[in-house]
Amino acid sequence: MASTDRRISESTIHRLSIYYRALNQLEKENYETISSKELAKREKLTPAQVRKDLSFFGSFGTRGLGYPVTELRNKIAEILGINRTWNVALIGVGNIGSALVSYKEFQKQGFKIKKLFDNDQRKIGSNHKGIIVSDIKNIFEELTNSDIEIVIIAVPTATAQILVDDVVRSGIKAILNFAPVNLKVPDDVDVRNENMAMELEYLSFSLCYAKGRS
Amino acid sequence: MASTDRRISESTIHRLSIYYRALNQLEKENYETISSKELAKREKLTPAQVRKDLSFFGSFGTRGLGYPVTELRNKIAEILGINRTWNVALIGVGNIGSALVSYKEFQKQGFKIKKLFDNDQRKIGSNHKGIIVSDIKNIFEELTNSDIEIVIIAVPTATAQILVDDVVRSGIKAILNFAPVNLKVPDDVDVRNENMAMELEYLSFSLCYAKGRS
DNA sequence: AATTGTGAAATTGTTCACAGCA
DNA sequence: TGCTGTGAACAATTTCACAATT
Repeated sequence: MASTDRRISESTIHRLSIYYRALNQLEKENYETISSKELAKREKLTPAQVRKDLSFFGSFGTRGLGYPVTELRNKIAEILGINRTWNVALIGVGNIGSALVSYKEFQKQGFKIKKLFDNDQRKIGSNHKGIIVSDIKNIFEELTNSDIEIVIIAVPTATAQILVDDVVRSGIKAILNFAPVNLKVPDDVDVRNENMAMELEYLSFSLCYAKGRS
Repeated sequence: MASTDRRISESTIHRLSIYYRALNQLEKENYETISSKELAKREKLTPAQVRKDLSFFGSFGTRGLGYPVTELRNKIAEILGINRTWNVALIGVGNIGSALVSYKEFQKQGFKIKKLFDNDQRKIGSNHKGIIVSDIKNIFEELTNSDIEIVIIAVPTATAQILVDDVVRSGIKAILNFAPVNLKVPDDVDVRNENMAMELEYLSFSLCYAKGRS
């Protein structure tokens, strides 16, 4: 029986996301089963790691044969909780925010952006992909007792913390933060940071380091 | 003397990015020195971790006092290689791509987007923030022997691999990939993946898991 | 007195290697 | 035979704890 009794590491969860996408692709390519070896090869991981990651949640494979592609895909969707719809509010309809409203990958995986907020008078009241932009002042009222479960923050650094306090007060427990700042929230609220400059900085480091050593 | 003789872990580099941003903030708040304890508290890390991370590159602090904010900030910029300008090309001027062209954080840290590519005839030749969009067909010609050092890929999954082959042929060694697919590149090319759905999936998992246990 | 810098210990994460099963 | 599932071995990372320094 699948069980999350053990503490599952962050990296395992991230790899589940990777498996999920790989399995979708394999399904398109009409694979019916896939071995840990082949799956690992595709995603530059090791077979043992694939098997160990999956074994935390149950035994989904058949010895001698491999894993059934569609079934495993569905199982992982269930583990990640993406076999359902999540209602999302997005705060900040600027460059990044606007891009996210139209981001196909979110929609495909059941993340539905249902409310938009901004503090710019020119944007408030306007229509983005069928959603009317609300005033940022109404965050608390609009989120309290609403069906929104996840909030995405895409505002400048300086504004982010003040907003987040309202978001937390409204009872939201999951926040995806695009502002390059560490938001202060209570322990029972989960904040994940998406910092796009960070990976560029990593590349910058790699390039310097490679140059220094070659 | 700072030296990268040891193999530095990915997490250490990512934390350097975090320290860098924190130190910028501290500078704004007119701090002259900061202890590992205080810095750790701000970024929800441990003091020992801050000290160990920094110690890989040298000794930048003063016992009894802490670290000099501006000096350490500059030192980290040097380690990460962001004390200079990097010339960047961006492929795919769609939702995400357009947002990145205007993304302040990149500019601030010296990542200058200098070339744009797209395959949409309506976009080719148009002007985005002063840059004319080139045809994706000319990637190889335009990148070979150019001053571009990093390429950002922001095209749909299906197109990404074909493009990347041209990018690699042109001699580029560093790629930031926004397409949710594992790109195949030679060992000497560094690809970093930025998958924005992944962190949402993590939140989804957390929400489910928390619910199951509470 | 306060805080760094760092070996050593503890913990966490990954890989090995093989028993068990189709 | 081929491949999973997993405990044990190994490797990497984090934390501890304290000598060294201002």
